Amino acid sequence: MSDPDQNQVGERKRGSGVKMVYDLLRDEILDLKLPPGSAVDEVQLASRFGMSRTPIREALVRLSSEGLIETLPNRSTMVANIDFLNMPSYFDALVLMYRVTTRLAAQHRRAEDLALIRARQVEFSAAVGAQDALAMIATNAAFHSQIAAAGRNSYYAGFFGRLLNDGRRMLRLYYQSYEDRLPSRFVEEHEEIIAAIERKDVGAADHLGRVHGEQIVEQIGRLLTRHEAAEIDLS
Amino acid sequence: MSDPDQNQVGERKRGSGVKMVYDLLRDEILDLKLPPGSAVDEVQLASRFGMSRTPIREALVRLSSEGLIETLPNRSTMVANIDFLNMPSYFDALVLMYRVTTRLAAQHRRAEDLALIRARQVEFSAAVGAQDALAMIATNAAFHSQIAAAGRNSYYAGFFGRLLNDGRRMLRLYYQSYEDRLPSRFVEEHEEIIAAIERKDVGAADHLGRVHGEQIVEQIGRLLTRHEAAEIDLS
DNA sequence: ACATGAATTCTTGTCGACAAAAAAAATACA
DNA sequence: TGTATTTTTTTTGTCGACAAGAATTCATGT
Repeated sequence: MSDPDQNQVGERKRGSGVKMVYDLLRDEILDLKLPPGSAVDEVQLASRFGMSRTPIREALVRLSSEGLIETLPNRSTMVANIDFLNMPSYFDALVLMYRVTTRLAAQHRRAEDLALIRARQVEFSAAVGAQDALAMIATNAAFHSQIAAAGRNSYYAGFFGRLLNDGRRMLRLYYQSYEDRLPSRFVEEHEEIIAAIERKDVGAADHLGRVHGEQIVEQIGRLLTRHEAAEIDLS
Repeated sequence: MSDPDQNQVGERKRGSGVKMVYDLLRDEILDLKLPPGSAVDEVQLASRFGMSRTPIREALVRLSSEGLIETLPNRSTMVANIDFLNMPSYFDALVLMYRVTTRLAAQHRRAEDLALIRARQVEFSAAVGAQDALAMIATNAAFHSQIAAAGRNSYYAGFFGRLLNDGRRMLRLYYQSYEDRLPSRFVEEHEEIIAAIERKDVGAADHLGRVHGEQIVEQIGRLLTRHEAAEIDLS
């Protein structure tokens, strides 16, 4: 019973416990350290973090309303399963949001946005160089979230962020099976996207976002399921 | 101190308290019975519903993670304000989702979907006839949610549902100022949308969804703020 | 009268304990 | 041996109480 993961600390500030538990559990779920379907025990978490069940419970409620854990009434809380049946729907939404956010970024970006986006791209490039799949997935999501932020639409950004989160779990499964190698083409496409946003070329941004999204769908879709995203043509 | 709204009941089933409080508070917030910015007191709610603070707290956490209430750490919880600065962003997203959900409904609808959609339209039409603004807003949202359900994409449906909820509060403000009258044109447009979905005319569905959305944006936007939704042309 | 600081109040955050519901284990019976 | 029923265990849901933080009030000194 020697758990190497000793997270409890002696002194904590008043409202910080929930956020810490929430953030940590969220990361562990999205990185598949907590596999889908695995049980989540409140008292176990309470003792692990050295606090009462109340703040643990609050963190779990938050995760639940984001769909990351599922809770059967009066019985068993578990990490939410990945719904592979809904993957075509997921990819449809993902591609559309790639397009919309990239497009809006080209419209509304300011000078300071470009520096932030480039910083995320540097991190992504580094993760690709290091062949660190977890880091690749996380930094890729951060890159596109940054672009969405430059688009200045919090509704799209929120929805897109949620999609990217869900995607982290699916992508993790995908890249595990491909030996943590990711085509360097993604790095180049990111560069093209940045260039289009910089020169405020809305049409190119839209097109690149679409191609980039369909690229990923194509690779994963070939592996897991057929998709119908290509049929949707908003013209 | 004679509160006419006595909600506490003697016997409740084990897990039902949170859901009841959540549903009721949610409705009261969306119908502006609890005005934006008004304080939300836990112990007051606890005594009102005749239960402890714990389930109240859980309901509030849920509402908080949906953005319906805002909570300052250690101090004051309040009903979330309506962010009028973000309304252009909101309308952009709303119009796009009108298009996408109507379009997908035309693609994927089954026979049984049409009956459900028509049922919502009957309710909407009745609300318009009765000049009941609250009911109009709610049934209109239900109508479009039903269409989104027929589109068979839970990601879009979830996001759209959230947008429609946020819209309920804004629309309420709008219709108050227009004496609870709503153009009967909306009823006719709904009929056209149903017809397009029935004959699986994807292009018409997309177009009608767009026109219908921009219609609403136009009316409200003229009253409250200028919008830039029309600039986005996904062609 | 006014600023400064102490005491009070008010609300939230956390805790430990108990009750209810469901599952698992144990027992009784054919 | 297999099945139905009772008992135990496990985990969640709810409660009342207390502590911490922030705002308000009150007191004190100049």
